[in-house]
Amino acid sequence: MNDTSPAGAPAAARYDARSAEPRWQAAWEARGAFAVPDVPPPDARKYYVLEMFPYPSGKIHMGHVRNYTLGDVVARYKRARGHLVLHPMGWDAFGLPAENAARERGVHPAKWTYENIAAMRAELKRMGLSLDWSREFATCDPEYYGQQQRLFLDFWRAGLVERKESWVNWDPVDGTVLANEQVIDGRGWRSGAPVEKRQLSQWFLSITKYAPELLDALGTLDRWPERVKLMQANWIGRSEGARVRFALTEPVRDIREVEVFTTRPDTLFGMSFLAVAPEHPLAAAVAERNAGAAGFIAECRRMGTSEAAIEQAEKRGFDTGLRVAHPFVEGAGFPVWIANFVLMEYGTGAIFGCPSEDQRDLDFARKYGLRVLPVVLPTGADPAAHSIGDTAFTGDGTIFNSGFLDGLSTGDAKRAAIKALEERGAGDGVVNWRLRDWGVSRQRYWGCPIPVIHCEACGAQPVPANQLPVKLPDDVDFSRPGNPLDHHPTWKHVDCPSCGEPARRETDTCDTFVDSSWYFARFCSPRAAAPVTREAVDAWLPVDQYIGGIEHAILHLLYSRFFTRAMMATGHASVAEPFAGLFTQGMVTHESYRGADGRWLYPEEVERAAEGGAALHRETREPVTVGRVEAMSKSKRNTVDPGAIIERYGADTARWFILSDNPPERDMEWTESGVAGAHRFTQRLYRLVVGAVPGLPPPGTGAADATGAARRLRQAAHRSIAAVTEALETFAFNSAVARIHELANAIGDTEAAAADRGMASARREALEIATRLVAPMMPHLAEELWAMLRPGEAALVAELPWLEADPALLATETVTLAVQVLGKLRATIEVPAGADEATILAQAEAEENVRRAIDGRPVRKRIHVPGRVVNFVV
RNA sequence: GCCCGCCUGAUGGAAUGGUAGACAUAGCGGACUUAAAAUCCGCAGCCCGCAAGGGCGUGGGGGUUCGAGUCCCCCGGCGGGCACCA
Repeated sequence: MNDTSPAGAPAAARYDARSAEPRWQAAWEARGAFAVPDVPPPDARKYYVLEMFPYPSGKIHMGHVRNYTLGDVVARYKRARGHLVLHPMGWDAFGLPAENAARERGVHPAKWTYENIAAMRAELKRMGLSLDWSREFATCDPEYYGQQQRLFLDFWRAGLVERKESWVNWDPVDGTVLANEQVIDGRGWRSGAPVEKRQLSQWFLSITKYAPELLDALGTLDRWPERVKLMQANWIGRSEGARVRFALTEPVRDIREVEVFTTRPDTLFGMSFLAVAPEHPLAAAVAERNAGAAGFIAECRRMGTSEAAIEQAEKRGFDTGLRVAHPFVEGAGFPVWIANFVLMEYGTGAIFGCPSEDQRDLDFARKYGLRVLPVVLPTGADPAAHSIGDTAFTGDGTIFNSGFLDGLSTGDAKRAAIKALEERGAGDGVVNWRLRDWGVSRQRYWGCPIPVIHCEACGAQPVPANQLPVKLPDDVDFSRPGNPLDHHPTWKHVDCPSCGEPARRETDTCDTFVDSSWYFARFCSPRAAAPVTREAVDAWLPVDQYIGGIEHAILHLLYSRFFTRAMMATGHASVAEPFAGLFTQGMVTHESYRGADGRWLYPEEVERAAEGGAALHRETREPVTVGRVEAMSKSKRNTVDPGAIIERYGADTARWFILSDNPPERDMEWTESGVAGAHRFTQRLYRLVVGAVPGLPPPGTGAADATGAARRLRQAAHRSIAAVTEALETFAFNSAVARIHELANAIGDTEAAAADRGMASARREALEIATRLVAPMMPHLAEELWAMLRPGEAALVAELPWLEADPALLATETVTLAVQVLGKLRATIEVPAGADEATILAQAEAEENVRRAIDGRPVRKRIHVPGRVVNFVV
């Protein structure tokens, strides 16, 4: 910014964040203001604040700035409230982008990652976060992932690790396993080749063993957003239903029956077909002798493994020609289809289709001309007239067309059907879970090696503890496709720890979600020679306030909840729930711009006359099309570099704008005018203090007996303490900002009367209050102001306790009541705080406007809500 | 497709079921200045009216209530997640 002071003006006329911020950061660091011990002293009230650690992509982005600002406000506030605050930072450093960089630019993933970390650490430090940097680590440090390997082996011994087959996206041209995001419209992102599903033997963590507990314990998480708990509950997906066995009329190979899971056994009589997933063993058996089936299955394989892609694809099926018997209907045979919308991972991988009461089944039946027999009659409907068109009836009602179930409610019919199935040996009532075990194997280099050795004779063997960590080899070749660990010349060749014969190292590495499933525990004792130090995790866990993006609402948080339980089962922790409080922030968005040639433009390339006004290219002066406001992304170039913002305005301005713009759980829009406005406020506060200091009395004198305007200023200041405190407690940071604006306005209004003695004392008090209320949000500015208000004082604002409002100054003498007639506002009245109801009602009814609205009609009811409203019903 | 959210002036938003629009941004008018920036003061939901006042108004439609931005139902738009992006 080119806001140079006019020549001759005192240098202090403007706040220079660029020189002040590093100065205060150095002061905090010199005093070790934010460092805490691994094991807090027994009398300490601990508080663990954690923000989701960043992936080291190279530069911090506004989402990080928002996340870490929110956490820092909480950390600084809780520290002021007398807590010993653990507030660490680290790096989620394994993952695909490092490998992509290696393949595209020939940089080693480790070099790329550690250089990115160094750059991002420097940027974070400039934000003035109250972090204990001595605890920093990266998940790609062998000290970290080595401990993770110990955990993995402990879990294995505890029966929480399994080896199973599962499906992956395979790029047949690149010869590589693809992540879902690398599959675009069913093709590999680099090769463009149609993707195939392939079955691999992989490592799984047995999260399903904890499914009931993970579901039930959601009820104890009272400081989690309801929607996150709902999403997790749906994801875990407990459902009660029946497993039904359908006998094939003639066996295929050795398969004699098909087992189906259904939540709607009440609709069994409405069945018109049975469908199995393309990966179902029956489908494979049919394909052996039926080329059409084999072709259909091959087509389904090209859909990839993403559930979204599968469910959005057009529903298609293949009639196998097989038939199954119905458990309740003598002699009826129903066709068996292979269908692309049946998921092998859910239930038994097979369904029975009742088109009348299920929309997907109905769409399928209409497409292939299968029977649609209604079996649930909506309450009050005429059985003769009820028919199904294009919409299935999925609600409750009375069963009909269903033999022995006729006349029962859907609920009773479910129970009756299950009972009948059990009697006939054709099925059972069961509880089914949607949650699947966690496949952690990745066929990639840049991850934590899974510490296993495969031996022909002994099978899979754990790597002995004295050989941990299993380190990644440095000399890897990214010029070939596939997993560099797999085609490394020597790395995988080891001797079996059990029999000593030549064996093969596991070349799969861990899903990076494993790395982030226990980092919060590691932060408690980051240099421990074991995964954790028990005294440290027992003292610090759970995290009291966890803050991060809503995009992690399910997977990361659920995996962490599972991991903590697994750590408890293996003696590494004493709590089951890692995060007592959770706050999910919204994204940072920005307008997007396109130039005349259709290319995306960066915000700094665009000049706007005014908000909503015409936009021009800063250099070419060509018109610019202003696009939608959307999440900042490199591809749309609608990003703002936090480094540049901090360089220009200072960290406090960026922090203040981020906090002031909107509620933190919502998406915020980054606007240039908004930052400029935030920056103006930093200058305004500074000016208020600089201007006032020469006329202020010494600290702590004469405010108590203030009267008139001075007392009103004191009331405003103390009400600000109460309001800002309340706002900080509830994450209403934008409201806290508004209240501080109001206080600054109130102080500004008293400038003319500053010479008055009582007022001068009140102004000192109000300025000190404003300074300390602003401190969690703009910590550097607060220190600067405090140093001017209290020169020579030893303590920094960062070390001061939080303020308490004087209750005497919070009380109000009169209240304003809204007076309504039939719910419409007609007047407001001013009444003394303790006035009795009869007086208030009389005063309200006497109001000119109220009398006119009542218009002589009899008043049927008088409603008085104390302190709020009076309503006359006529 | 399925699960979960969100929608209030020009803009971001405020509002224990009780005065809708606090606070801020942009805008307009004024003061200061040779001028600009900065700063300070004032105006401001929409419509009718000189005013007093009245009508309408929180994505659309319906409902519950003395009273609905807030609770319920339906619809629309936008966003997050869908198990190998992190």
